[in-house]
Amino acid sequence: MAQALKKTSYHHGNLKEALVETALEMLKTLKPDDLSLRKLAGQLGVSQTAVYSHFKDKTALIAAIAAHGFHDQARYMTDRIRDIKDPYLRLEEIAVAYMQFAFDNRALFQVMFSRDVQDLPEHAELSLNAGKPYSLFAAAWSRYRPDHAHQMPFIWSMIHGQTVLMCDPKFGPAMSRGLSPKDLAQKSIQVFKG
Amino acid sequence: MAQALKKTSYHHGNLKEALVETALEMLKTLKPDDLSLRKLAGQLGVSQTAVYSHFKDKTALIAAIAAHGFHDQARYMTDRIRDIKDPYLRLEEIAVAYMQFAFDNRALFQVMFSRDVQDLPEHAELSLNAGKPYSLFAAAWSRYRPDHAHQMPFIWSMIHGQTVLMCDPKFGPAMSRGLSPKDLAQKSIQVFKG
DNA sequence: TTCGAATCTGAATACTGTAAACTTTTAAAT
DNA sequence: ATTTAAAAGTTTACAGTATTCAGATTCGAA
Repeated sequence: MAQALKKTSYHHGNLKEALVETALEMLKTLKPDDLSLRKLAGQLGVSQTAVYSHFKDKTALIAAIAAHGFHDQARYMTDRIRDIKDPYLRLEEIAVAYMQFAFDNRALFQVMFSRDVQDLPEHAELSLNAGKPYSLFAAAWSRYRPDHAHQMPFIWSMIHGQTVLMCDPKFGPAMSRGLSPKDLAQKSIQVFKG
Repeated sequence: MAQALKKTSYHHGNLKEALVETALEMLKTLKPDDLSLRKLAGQLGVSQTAVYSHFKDKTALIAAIAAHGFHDQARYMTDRIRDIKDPYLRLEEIAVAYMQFAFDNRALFQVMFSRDVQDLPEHAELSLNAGKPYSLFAAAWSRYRPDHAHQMPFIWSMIHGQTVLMCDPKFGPAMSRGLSPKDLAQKSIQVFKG
């Protein structure tokens, strides 16, 4: 698996993708602040400045990572609701999947909402992907309660807020009170049961 | 006002407090990542390593800044609800104040919930102060709906989530749809009107 | 007044992102 | 097939960062 990432000749072949993939891999064990371009390049057996052949600067790379993260999260959510027909259970699973993904990919999720990529609304791919999870929720909510569309941003804020606080060691314990991400998400949706 | 922060003799006198105060001041114009110990020390006319006489490392200083931020936010909220008797309006103003403070002190608010201070649940002052805004909300909610205490974490998550998304240029515009922080907060609370 | 502790300085270190000049490879045009 | 220009990667270098350590200065209490 790391085979495809290793360098064989002078030219890597697909360094751009490899950089993002490897960064995502490293974020599973490393804290975001400990992910440096040098370590990343070293992991790929490539020079420390090779990144700049594919990305303007570190921020651009982080943006690509975040964009990939949003896409993965949306796909994770889509997979989870595929076979669910009941509108309420579908909505519920949207929330569960969103929280579960964040819980299982804490570092990545933090990067996705970090300051590093916050001031890049013009970044096309990032902006596009960043809207995907919410779009999935919006669709599920419309199917469940088409007459209450105006509540969409608020309940979504609750799910996201719950997720953010759950991932913060300072608030997580007090907030979740021993409950799993799944339980939390289900109870969140339950509040808006109509 | 900057007078009290300037150094006159070899010993500063109250460098520890001055460091935090000045950092808070600089966060009004600077982005969090552009706040370095060097700039901070320079602003106070003190050596670059003087910080280490009062803080273990930069993280400890950031923690103190964040703790101060939580305290200020709680005080801002308290001041705003002081004369409000009606339970609902009181609850509403809690949300408004929370969001307004974040909106007016974006950089500071981001620091308060940043990774820099996330893994410090043992930091006494920070943990204490970080709980203050929620405590104020909890009290207001109890007064409004004592019989629905179990909903507390969820509606609070909504307010915080709304705030976080509002402060993110990627989601803020789509989320607030031109509404002011005050309007957003009021509508958020309105969702839970019983 | 003296002495230890607290506070601040200065020099040095390791690590970071990034720019510039250069080399190697690829791909396309002649 | 040869040439040539662009793309990709390397090497070197630099400024900025947090941090450490040894020493200088000041304060507070004995």
